[in-house]
Amino acid sequence: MNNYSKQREAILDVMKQNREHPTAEEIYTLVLEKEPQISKSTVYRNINILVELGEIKKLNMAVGPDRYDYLYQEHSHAICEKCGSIFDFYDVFNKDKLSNELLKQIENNMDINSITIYGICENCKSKNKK
Amino acid sequence: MNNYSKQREAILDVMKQNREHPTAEEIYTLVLEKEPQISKSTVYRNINILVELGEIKKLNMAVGPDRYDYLYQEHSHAICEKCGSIFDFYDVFNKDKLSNELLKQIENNMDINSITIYGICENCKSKNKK
DNA sequence: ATCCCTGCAAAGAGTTTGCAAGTAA
DNA sequence: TTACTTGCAAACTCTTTGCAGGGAT
Repeated sequence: MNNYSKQREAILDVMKQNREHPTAEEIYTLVLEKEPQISKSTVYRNINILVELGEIKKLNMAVGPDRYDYLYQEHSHAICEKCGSIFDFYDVFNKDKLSNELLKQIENNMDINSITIYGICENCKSKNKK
Repeated sequence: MNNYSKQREAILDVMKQNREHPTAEEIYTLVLEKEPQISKSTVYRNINILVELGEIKKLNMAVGPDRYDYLYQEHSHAICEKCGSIFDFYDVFNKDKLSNELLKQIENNMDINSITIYGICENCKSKNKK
């Protein structure tokens, strides 16, 4: 896994320019502008390769299809479990401390890739009150 | 949504007795012992209802099917993005502080339901080194 | 030359839904 | 007697895979 392909490069370009956490489907639509002949399976395949290589990150959604993120800057996500909205936020967790806690509590080490907050956003909260 | 049914009760019973974060499929198999005629769609439907009611929690997995948890005690999860292993851990996050940070950073409030750490577990780490 | 890549079409996993009949309040 | 629930089967969404040909190293 690692020969150059213009399709993969186009996908990575899209990810670098997009900070809206697109789905595979959305990435496909965007890449079509540059590579009109690309197939959806190529998009899925390359997304997986880019995730594997650590170039992009997969967000573990509570609802709907997977979403992806290019990490231009280290950050975390808060995700609404009702509507799937994603909010970026920065510098809140002390990962070293967390690593130590984990090591202590689960008697096991773990490389922390990300920390995600799940909850209900303002918008969905007010909808429910009706 | 809220009439009694023995099927739903049986599912909740299974969840109360099981701390292995079962999938819908696993819950189905377990419930079959008590309710041999139950159908898989009833299991899926009731899992969703119990999540909606807040009786059980859905874990947002990085790989494989959704998993579910009965919260006998407040805790968080660390999930391996490679193999899907789940580790429970306790009392690490200060949710009030996090809520404040979120309110500040995303100019929006959010009810925090859970905080999940994603990473690579010891076991998968050593496999990759081969 | 060899291995990785592509597009296409088909298949797969996991989950939801329409329906007619049964049960709870 | 209305509204919720069930089992069944079919449908649906999202994603992966087999294949034959093309491109990269």
